[in-house]
Amino acid sequence: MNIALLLIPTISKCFEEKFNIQLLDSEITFQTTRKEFEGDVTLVIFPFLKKVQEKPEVLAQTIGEYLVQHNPQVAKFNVVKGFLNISLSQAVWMETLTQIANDPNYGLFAANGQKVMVEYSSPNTNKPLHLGHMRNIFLGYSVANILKANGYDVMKVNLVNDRGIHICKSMLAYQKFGNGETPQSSGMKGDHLVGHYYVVFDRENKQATAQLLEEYKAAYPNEDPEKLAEKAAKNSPLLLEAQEMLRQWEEGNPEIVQLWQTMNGWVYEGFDVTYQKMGVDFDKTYYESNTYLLGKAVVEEGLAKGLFFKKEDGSVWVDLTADGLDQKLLLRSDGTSVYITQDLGTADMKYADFPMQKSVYVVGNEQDYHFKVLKLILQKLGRSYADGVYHLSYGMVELPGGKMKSREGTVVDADDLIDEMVKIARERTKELGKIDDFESAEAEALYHALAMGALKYYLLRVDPKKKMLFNPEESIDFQGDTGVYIQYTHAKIAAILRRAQASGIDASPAAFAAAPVLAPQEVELIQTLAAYPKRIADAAKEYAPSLIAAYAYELAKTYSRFYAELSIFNEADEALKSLRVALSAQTAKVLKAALQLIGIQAPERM
RNA sequence: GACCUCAUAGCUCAACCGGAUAGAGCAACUGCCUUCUAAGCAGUAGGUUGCAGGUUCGACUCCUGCUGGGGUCACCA
Repeated sequence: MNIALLLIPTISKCFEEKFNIQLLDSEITFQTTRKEFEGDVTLVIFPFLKKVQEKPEVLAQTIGEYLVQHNPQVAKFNVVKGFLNISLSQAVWMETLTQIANDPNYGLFAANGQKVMVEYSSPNTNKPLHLGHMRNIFLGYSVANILKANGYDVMKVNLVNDRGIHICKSMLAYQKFGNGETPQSSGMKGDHLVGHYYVVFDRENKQATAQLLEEYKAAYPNEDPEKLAEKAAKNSPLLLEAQEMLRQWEEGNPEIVQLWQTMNGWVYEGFDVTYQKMGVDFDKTYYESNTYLLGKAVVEEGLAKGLFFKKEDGSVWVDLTADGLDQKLLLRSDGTSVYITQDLGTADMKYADFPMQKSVYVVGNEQDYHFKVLKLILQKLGRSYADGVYHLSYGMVELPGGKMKSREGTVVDADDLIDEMVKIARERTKELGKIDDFESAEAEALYHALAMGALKYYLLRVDPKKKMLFNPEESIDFQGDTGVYIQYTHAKIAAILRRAQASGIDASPAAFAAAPVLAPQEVELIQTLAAYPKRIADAAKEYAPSLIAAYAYELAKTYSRFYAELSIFNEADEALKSLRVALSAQTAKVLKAALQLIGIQAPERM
């Protein structure tokens, strides 16, 4: 039930009758009353003072009195300065709870006929996934869920960067130093094995570069050392070999292509294991090896339309200075494409596959500029989906020492972190000894659910746009504002519901309708439950799973207070007992649904 | 250098897009398990919201300047 809709008509009428003023519905907004004041919702009076020449207290008093007289759902009111605090009648809350209980899909919106594509993960195939990828992946997966809940037809895609100089580096190092080892022979996960050779390349390349630099210094003692270093880096024999390898790959050299397929295959096997552990999936996977030539036709189109221009050397550019951006290269002078060329082509290809109104790209904020440009060009080209392009730009996950760098070994590896979290969950659960009767497979599944709950909540509770800090010294918490706390609250309620069912307690609206005056804890719980649909809508509008995470915590916290302060099974009044069981059932339902939106499981026992 | 972005309790994060006395968790301290799961509940302490101005009934929120982090400005992806 929407509280605002309950009150707006009466307030509009009040303004009409008392002041002869027509207000738009959108001008009347409410906020929930702060808990230090009495009331349920608050109308801020100040914005109306421009239209009504009156003291705020007087106007608030007038509206309050009118509401009590003309709207039976308003029980009473009080005025504090320019704030009108409105208390709704108990019937409103009883009706609200009844509606929630009668709706098995509570919080979900009906299909809206719109399609949206969400691209996330998009890994390189030269190294395993790390904590930064995890933030990306959980964000993308969760946003997809949230959009589905809002009625969108969602397609989740992964665009794998499987080609380029980086993978050639791993391939070259493997060719030189790998001795034909495989994931099987080495016992290493495929993505880690390939990542290992990427590091080997970097190490060897550094050595070779340093050696070359010494030679240069000896040969040109009068040159600026910085310039020589630059030259050495460019001419390092290993790098040149890697570049040559890329050329041969593009020409289709069978030996190179074979190696590329083999090593990428290892990586995909490794990624699949990690994705599965993370509990995420995709509806479709694109590979850059198939898309990297796309986009040239788009460039031709832009030239023909006069949107782009060609320089003397044959390179193609777009001038975005009028939009406050720069000139941007779209095609090299040798006719080959650059990053944005591919992205233009890929955008069209995606639309051909799935004609969507919105297209979400979950990509780090270091690409803010790139996506501004991409969207602008698509708009200039008149693409129907261009306005729906949204770059879900998220901040980096930093370590106390600064940014994570794969090559310097300061990354937090995804597989390692998951294993570590599972280990902690196992130890902690065993200490508590509440599930000693579980089969071992059942117990392991729970440890995993708790580990992922802690991890996902940790990464998703922060506003996506902001950078966040991860301190490996302090393990991710299982207490307080955490995923595990919410899971625990759910498990606690599940126990209540099992007992209620065993005792044959009827928790239907008919059974609790006759409940006497509700306690504040009960009203607060109903209010929190009632806020759920709006939170889902807000989360979609902002592309922010953090709003769902915060809501789930708030609901769990509210229930925990209710649970600690009111007894359920010792309640003498049968209707009240039914009501409390119903409140528990609805809280469990909503908690489970909210957790599902952020990809977290809700255990029945823990 | 130009542009983008961030700065809130000791630490990690909130604050419903301008509303009331800026809230949680962690860490510290104090209570509460012979009654429904204590991975919990209640409480104490902790703040000049980086600094200086401005806008207004009202500013963590908007504007200007400054300081300090991060990022982007490649014929890399």
